Amino acid sequence: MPEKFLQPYNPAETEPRLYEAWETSGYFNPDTCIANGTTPADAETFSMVLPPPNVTGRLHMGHALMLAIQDAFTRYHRMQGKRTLWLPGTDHAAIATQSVVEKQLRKDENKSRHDIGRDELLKRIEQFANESHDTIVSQLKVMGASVDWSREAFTLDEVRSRAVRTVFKRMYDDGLIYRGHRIVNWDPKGQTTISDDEVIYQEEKATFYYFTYGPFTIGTARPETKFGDKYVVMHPDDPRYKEWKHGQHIDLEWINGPITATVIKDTSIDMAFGTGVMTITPWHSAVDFDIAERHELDKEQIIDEYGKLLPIAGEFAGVKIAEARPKIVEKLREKGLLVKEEPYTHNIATAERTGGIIEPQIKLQWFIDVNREVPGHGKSLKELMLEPVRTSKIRIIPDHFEKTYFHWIENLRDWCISRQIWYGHRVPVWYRGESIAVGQEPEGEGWTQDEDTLDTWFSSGLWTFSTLGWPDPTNDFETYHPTDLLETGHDILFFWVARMILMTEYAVGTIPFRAVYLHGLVRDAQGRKMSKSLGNNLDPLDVAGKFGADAARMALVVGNTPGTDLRISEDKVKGYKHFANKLWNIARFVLENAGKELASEFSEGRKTRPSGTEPSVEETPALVPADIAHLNALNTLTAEVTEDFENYRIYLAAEKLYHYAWHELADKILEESKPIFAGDDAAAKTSRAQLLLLLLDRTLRLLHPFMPFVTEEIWQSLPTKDADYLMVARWPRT
RNA sequence: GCGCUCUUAGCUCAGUUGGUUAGAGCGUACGCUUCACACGCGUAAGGUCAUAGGUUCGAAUCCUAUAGAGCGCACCA
Repeated sequence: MPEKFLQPYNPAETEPRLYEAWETSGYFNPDTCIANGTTPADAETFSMVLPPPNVTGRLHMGHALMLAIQDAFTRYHRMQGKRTLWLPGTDHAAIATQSVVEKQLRKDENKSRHDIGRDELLKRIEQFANESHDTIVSQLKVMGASVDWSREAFTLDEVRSRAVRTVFKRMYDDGLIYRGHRIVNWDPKGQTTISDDEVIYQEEKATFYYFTYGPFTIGTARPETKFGDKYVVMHPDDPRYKEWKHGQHIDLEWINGPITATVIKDTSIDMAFGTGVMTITPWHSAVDFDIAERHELDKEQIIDEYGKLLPIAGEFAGVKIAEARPKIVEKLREKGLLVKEEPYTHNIATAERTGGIIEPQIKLQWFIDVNREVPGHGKSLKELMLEPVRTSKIRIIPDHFEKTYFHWIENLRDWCISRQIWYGHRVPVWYRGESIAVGQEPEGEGWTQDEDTLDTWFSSGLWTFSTLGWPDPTNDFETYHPTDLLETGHDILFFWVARMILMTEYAVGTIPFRAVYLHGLVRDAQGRKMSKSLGNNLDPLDVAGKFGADAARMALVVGNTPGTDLRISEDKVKGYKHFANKLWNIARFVLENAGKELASEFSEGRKTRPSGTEPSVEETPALVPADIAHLNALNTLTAEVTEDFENYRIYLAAEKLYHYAWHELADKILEESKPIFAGDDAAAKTSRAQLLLLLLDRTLRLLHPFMPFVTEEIWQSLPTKDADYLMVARWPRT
């Protein structure tokens, strides 16, 4: 027995050493596995992309969770002998990254991005992104992620940029990408548009005002937008207003004097809400915009990009919304036009990244049309997104998220893809006078590129195939696409998963992945979200340093049902550190007792077995019936655990293995072995020694996907070792 | 408003296609320096599976309703 077993298991010493050894072995790269015969060249593939972490800083517990789950699947399939690729990378995360650097700039130098200019800002962002990248890579290694570093990608590198330009051009040529004046979510704080999915609604208590508007009473929560309102809208079937005709003009007194209003009848009006009459502000409301479009009404901007009123507001021009509102109400009251005020609760739209209050604006932006028929497909992008999930070509786990997915698509509107920020893929469009060029800069003088950048999800939407070298017809693309599994948080089902399906169905004509495994949110022991302000963040590096990455991984995986939030505390992780030590001591016992019994047999008898195969029962000396029963019991468990992996129930597999190792192997089998080894029945001793080695070997194999380090470290000392690393040893068969 | 989920031991959660006496971890109580491990071992207590009804030979599991908790989407001017 190696002397190391005399000390308690020491993850801090073991883990970095083993990761380095694995990395040096090259086995993270499937090509190496084929080159040295570990994996047959014609083996079935298993491929998965790592959801690229944002280069905005450090990894958090949610990342640790995704790594634990994904590495478990990857190691399981690798041990199954598959040609296994887990492809890593990072995401430039345009808005998120730029806003971190901008905040820092403001704090350190009290400067805005306009003070230092586009080039200088980009330089600083790139530096920050590089630092974050390095931190993230080292954290991935600490967690034991068996990713193929030779294929690492970045959403903003050259290969990925080419994929972005290619898809953009194709979509433009197909009429699916268009530029137009449409109502968008404008973030006055970030000075950019954002997509519908980046809007966070927050409840706000406000006042609802009723004003006299000619013969009508209108209600509004936003009096400051009402300056330009010259259309008064009601439902065509509303009996209260049936004497008013569509298109009829009415002269009335309004905020800044007399105006002429036009009556519009539209069925979108809710007769039961307020007075059933409203005036519209098409420039600053999506609903109003739609009404205006339907009836071809004028649209006028009231509020500027900084949230200040424009000259149309007369005396209020240049005043911020929050200041202007009470003053405007006061003026209307003085004019006798205020009917009443009511307390009112509604949701205000805020920007996910900056917290700015969204002001809808009409802007000239780039959009992806989700309803237009895709040439050659006879279907819209919406339908292309629905179909593979509806027909189960893509399986979502847990499956009830399919309903959420469908519901989202039904409500989906055109996707605004242009952003007024500097970091990211620049919109690949060039202008010269009336001419426009798409995809790449044309020859000749005088072309200027569009100032905007693309929504970061445009490039991450291509991730499963851009990482494999598309649009070139690479071997990797041929071999590994579609990928087998996408594992990610359920909170980005729409942001990312849906967009990958859209982009892949469109650009490649296939599904991006066969299954989507959605994990939940990691919460603290009290069930609260982990956040900086609460100070309840657990740093995965701290936790792994204190208890070992194996322990952290187990704590994140055991009992963690997909789609459900997970509570975690240091105590929980500590429990699995104890488990790692338990395995260590099981090994010590087995090697001490069984090793002695079988000293010569293993070292001599097994050298002829081909590498990567497990000793079969037939090769072993005859086991006594009691020992055969133990072996059969583990066979049953092996079958169950394998089945669990195949059906994405790794949370059960991990729990069963924990229970088996501790309460069956250690508590029962080891205990009953003591009198056997102390006795003088030679056949029973040999049989039991043989059995214990087999059980330990197999238990380590089964646990390896969850606790790669401690299992590898023990396995290296086993006489049953039949490959250079457990990582590429064979999964037990029954 | 539309949609989804949850309610099981003191706590956190499993429970796969409906099938013996409903499980685990943590915690609790009591006892153990037992020669693998005190990062340990043994024993024990603890559940009308939210409530009401239904389907079934059989329900924690399927259906309906009610109550409570949470989440997503949309949004009202």
